[in-house]
Amino acid sequence: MALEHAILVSLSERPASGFDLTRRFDRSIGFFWSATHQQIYRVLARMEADGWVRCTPVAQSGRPAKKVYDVAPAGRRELSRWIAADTPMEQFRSEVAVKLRAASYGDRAAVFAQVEAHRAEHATRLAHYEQLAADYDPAPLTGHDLDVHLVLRGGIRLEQFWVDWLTEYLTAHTSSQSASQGAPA
Amino acid sequence: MALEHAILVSLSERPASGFDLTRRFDRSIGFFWSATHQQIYRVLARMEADGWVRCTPVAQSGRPAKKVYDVAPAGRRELSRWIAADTPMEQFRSEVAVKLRAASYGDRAAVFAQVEAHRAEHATRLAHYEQLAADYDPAPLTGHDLDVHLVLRGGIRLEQFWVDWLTEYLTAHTSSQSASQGAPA
DNA sequence: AACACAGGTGCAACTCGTTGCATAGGGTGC
DNA sequence: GCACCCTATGCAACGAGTTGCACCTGTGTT
Repeated sequence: MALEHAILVSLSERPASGFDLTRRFDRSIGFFWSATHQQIYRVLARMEADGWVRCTPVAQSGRPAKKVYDVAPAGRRELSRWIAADTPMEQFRSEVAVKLRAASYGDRAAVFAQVEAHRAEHATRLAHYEQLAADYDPAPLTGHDLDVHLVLRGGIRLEQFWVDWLTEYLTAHTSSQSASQGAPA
Repeated sequence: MALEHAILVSLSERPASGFDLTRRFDRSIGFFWSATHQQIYRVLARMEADGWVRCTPVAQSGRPAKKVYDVAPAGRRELSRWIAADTPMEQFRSEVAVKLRAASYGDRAAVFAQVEAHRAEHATRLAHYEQLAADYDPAPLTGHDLDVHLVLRGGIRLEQFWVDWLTEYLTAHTSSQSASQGAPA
């Protein structure tokens, strides 16, 4: 039940509409928590009913009106309660990883192609995140700015993990293949 | 919908009961795919109804009888179809990561304690996986054995990612704290 | 005028996954 | 004899998350 809290964090940084939040969850926060707009709208409604957030309709020129949410006192209390509460260890899940193990029960060449594609995608993300990190103020960061930067560092490390692992996979299979087929002179 | 396929992989390696599968999902396969026994029993029943697996009741001395499943031809076909199909990019999710970003809206010391605890847990898992890897046959692996080993390598890399990142987090905040409070001479 | 497109919000139906509970035989400890 | 744990399977209810669709406003295009 962390979507509520991810939204509270995002709204604490700056008030936003459901639509804004959806875009934020496609970026920064979204490194480690994703959500569709449906889920966000539904959860926002529940949070408003619970008094965690307040809603202000905002008319826009040349655009449909939007509903801007900000964190209510009860929401701040809940956020700080959650922050202090134990975080359970969570299970990482990856369909690709299962497929790596499954390769010998199907078309191994197809698995290689998928691994290549995933590696390329992770490499792209890695480059993107590194660009973001390079744009940072070089001054020593503190407080919330430092937190945001360190989460970005996590995103970079995670993409690096993927690139390295998938590369190891492809390399290991390439050399085992040439070994078992007899390496050409 | 990858649990079916994870089960097919596991049953392809060796037939098993729901209970056996549950234990396997707490280990090896479980590095990258977890499941409770409830989910496994439910999915096994559906897979049997779909003709993907076959069930053989096996009486045991001094223990309740179990139902051993193995992969049926339709299951093998489905598995190889899935292996060749595109694997969508998936979103990584982590509540701790959200909490790192949230720290400035609550008790930062409590977050540090949780980060320490998570880092210790990941370090323990890392040591465990490295032990498993060290027990491997040193001969050059090929085929499915190589796949299994490479997935274990992924588990090791992932735990290493966590340990490194959480260490970076703690280190960065420790030095920013002493910097902003004036480092002792 | 008709249409596509972007911002903006939302319902309904579904699948996936978790939690709590139920059952039942056998072994172990007090 | 009784409580308790381990193997082994399963139901019921709920919450989390996805997918498909609907609707409305305004702008730009043809």
